[in-house]
Amino acid sequence: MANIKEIARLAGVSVSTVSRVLNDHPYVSAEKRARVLETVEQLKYARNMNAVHLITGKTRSIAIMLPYINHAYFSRLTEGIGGEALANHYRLVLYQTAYKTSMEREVLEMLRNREVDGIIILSMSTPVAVIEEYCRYGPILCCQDAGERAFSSIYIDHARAFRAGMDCLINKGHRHFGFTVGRMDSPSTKSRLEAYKKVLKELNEPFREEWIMDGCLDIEDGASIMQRFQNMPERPTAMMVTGDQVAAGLLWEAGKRGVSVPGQLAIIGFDNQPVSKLLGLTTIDNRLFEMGAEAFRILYRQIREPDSGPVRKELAFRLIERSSV
Amino acid sequence: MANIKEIARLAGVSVSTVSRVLNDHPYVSAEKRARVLETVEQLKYARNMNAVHLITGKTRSIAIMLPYINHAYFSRLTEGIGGEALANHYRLVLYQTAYKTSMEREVLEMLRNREVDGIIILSMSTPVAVIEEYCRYGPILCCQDAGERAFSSIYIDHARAFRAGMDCLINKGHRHFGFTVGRMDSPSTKSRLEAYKKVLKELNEPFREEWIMDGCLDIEDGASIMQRFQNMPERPTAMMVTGDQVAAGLLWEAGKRGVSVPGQLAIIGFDNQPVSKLLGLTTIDNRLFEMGAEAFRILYRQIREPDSGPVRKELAFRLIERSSV
DNA sequence: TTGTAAGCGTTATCAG
DNA sequence: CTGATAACGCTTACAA
Repeated sequence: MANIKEIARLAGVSVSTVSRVLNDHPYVSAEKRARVLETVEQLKYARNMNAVHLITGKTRSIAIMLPYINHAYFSRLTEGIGGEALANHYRLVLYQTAYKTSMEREVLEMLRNREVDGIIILSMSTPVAVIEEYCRYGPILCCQDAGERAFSSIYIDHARAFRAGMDCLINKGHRHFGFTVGRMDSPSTKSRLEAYKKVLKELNEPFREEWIMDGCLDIEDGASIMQRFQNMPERPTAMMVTGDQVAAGLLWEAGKRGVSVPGQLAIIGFDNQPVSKLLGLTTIDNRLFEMGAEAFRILYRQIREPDSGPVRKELAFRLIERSSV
Repeated sequence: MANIKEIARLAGVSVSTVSRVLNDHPYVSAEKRARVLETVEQLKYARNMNAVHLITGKTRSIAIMLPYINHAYFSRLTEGIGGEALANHYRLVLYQTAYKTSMEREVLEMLRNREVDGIIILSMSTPVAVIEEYCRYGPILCCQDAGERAFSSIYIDHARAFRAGMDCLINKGHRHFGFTVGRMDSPSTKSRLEAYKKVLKELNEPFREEWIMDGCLDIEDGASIMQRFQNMPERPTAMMVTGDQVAAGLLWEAGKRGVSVPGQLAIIGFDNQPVSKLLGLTTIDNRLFEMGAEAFRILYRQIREPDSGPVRKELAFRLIERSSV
């Protein structure tokens, strides 16, 4: 397959001139430029990007570390990243980790191996200290609050968001609420738990472990909540549900079992997914699309200006009140 | 940053020996191997994969051409591809095209530019003839039936699947059905339309254009179907709905408006997504996950054996009858 | 079993 | 404006 050398030979110029034309550099005579372009066309020449990547030390691609590809939360975030990335001619390398640290390590290694120019972490179970070790190899951004770190982060204040939801419920007269979480040991769960306990204390309500429901990721997990309720001597009158899919499952199953929403059970979801609008689900919009887009912008700046320090950015959430509270 | 040459110097061996150790080649003495490994460890050496890609002519990554990242159908398919790809140390480069041919062209160009070893097309609007032109640069696989082509394909028989759904409805006594489509000019829509018209002829029913509803992609589009019904002098008693998300929207909105399912309206969805199980939606499982996994396997074989011809593979669909018919 | 040296296809440098 | 020529960091004949 034709390479730059052959183009040079056929066009009667040097390889440097060909390279200049290919990269739109100035200081090439119109005549030579035309000749090169014509030869490129004739030979149907295509650049070997791997050579470009090697010499420039850049790949124009970033890795996305995420546990599950097929999950509304991560899809929406990825969509936001993707739009901005494509607009800047950057490629997305998706890496599904299932929260396995060995898999997550492989993503980090891609940065070290120069396969990508940067990493955006949507969620992880690797300790932050490990992530920080890799910052020397290139910019890393985490879509969760990780405190002051060597890597950037963009996030919403989960504690405040959770608090906003609870306040909304309290205003409606609720005192007994439970909540669902995806993983018990995620940072956002920890923030929420803290906010939760604080509110209980203020209300002088006891902490009931069984009202915190772990492992709720998809619509079916939401439906199973109603099942769990059955074995409880006392049930919450309101649920904060992380993820509108899960909330939708709960809402549907409640309806099926004749439990009126919000009469007997109030529900607040998270993410403002399309399903929440349809079902009239009150939800906390954590701006996933904007977060993804902004995540790329921050990372991109760091790729271009490697000496600029890490960035922390908080996005404002929004409580969208509909008919489920 | 350390390179192979420096490792060689410090370990007191040649670069080829280092390379052999790095690639687990035989014919390296245990002693030298140990020395190399130790030096690698000491210097925290990391391979520059771009150099490897350049010299080997392979990148161990494939591109995924898809219109929308954040869509249950494509997410599920991508998940299937991703599992198999990762198991074989292949990376997924996601490219969201929004069905713009210029974007789709960029994906194809990635193959020509050696940025990826192959392409899996989930859906496209580019003519097949254009795709075929790019087959010379590497293997391409399309997750839709495109007939006998220079590229591979894996698919279910949409006409037969559609027919199976209609037969199920006919058995329940329906004669008036409509259906939804994502895009009017997709190949699967064409197959379905054909099957549809054939059935109408058999039943001696007239073709009603307004019963075919275009642009139905997400849950909200499903809900809007009920709206469209209102202006119709005559309504279908059953709907075939491409995509369980859309079907879920329709089902929900029907319930809200007091239209009983399946009494007044029978619904069959597609894809067997989790939501369909929860809602008791009859659906046609088109095996998206398996399709994705198998798609990668086929492509991978073609990458390893470039002379093996294109493969066509049909997957068996399954009608899963639940309570919406 | 090991080392030398020739690439892979670009871009960057520097002299003209 | 243009062209030699030196990198970039690795794999792989080929020779020893």
